[in-house]
Amino acid sequence: MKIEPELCRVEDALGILVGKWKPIILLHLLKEGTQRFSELKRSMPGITQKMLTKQLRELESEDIIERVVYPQVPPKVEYSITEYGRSLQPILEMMHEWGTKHTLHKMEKLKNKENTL
Amino acid sequence: MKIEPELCRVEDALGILVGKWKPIILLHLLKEGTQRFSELKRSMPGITQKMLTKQLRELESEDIIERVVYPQVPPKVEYSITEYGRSLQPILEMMHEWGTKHTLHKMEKLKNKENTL
DNA sequence: CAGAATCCAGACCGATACTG
DNA sequence: CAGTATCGGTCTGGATTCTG
Repeated sequence: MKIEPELCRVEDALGILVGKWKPIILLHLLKEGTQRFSELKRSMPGITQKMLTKQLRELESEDIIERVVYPQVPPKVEYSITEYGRSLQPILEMMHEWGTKHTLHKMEKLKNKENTL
Repeated sequence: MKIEPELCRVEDALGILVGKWKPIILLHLLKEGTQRFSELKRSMPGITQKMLTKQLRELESEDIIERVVYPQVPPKVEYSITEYGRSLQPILEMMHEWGTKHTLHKMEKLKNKENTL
C-alpha cells in the first residue's frame, strides 16, 4: 500500500499508544482480561496512581478500554479491553516483534564497535 | 502471539516513530526515494530547519535512514531509507490503516452524540 | 480502594538569528 | 545549502498529600 504523506493517519494510531505505560497496560489487559485498578497497579511496579489513572482515562476516552465502577465501599473499578481496542493487538504484536529484532540489531552494532577498538 | 508484558519490546519500536515529524519524514523517503535536505523541508510545510535536522539525526542514529554528505559548496546532503529502515514500512502501513478507521470511528461517535441532543 | 489536587523537573517543540 | 546556537513556552511524567 502506498500512503500519501499528506493523508497520513499514522499519528492517529501513534497517539493512542504513546504514553510511558500505555502499551504495558494494554498487554496486561489483553493477557489477563478484566483487571481491577489495584491489580494493574501491582503488576506494574514503578507506576504511580496518578499516572495509572491518567493513562487509563486517556485509553477510555478513545474507546480502547472500558471502565466499570461498582458503587460500593470500598470502591471497586474494573478495566477491560473493548472489542474495538482489540483491533490494536496486531499492531502491538508487530511492534513487539520489530522491537525485539531492533534490540538485537543494536547489540550487534555495539559489539562491532568494541571489536574495532 | 502472546507477548509477556515483562518482556515487552513495543517501546523500542515506538521510540523510533515518536517525534512530531518522524512518520512523515519516513513516508516521504519511502515514496520519493533519496531526498535532499531542502526537498524534504519543502515537502513539509511548517517544519523548522532545527526540527528537521534533529529528527533526521535521530533516525540516522538508529540506522533507519542514511545520510550522505557531498563535500562541495554549496553543501549537498542526501537522505534515504536504509534496507533496515524499510522493515518499518509494514508497521507504518498498519498504523495508517488503523488510524484511518479510527478517524471514522471518532466521527461516528460525534454524530451519535449530536443526535441525542 | 481508587482516586483528585499540587507542585516540580525535565523533555519536547518552535521561533529566531547566525555560519562555513 | 544545510546546518548550529540560543531562548522560551508547553507538555509529560513523577513525588507527595489529601479524600469519599
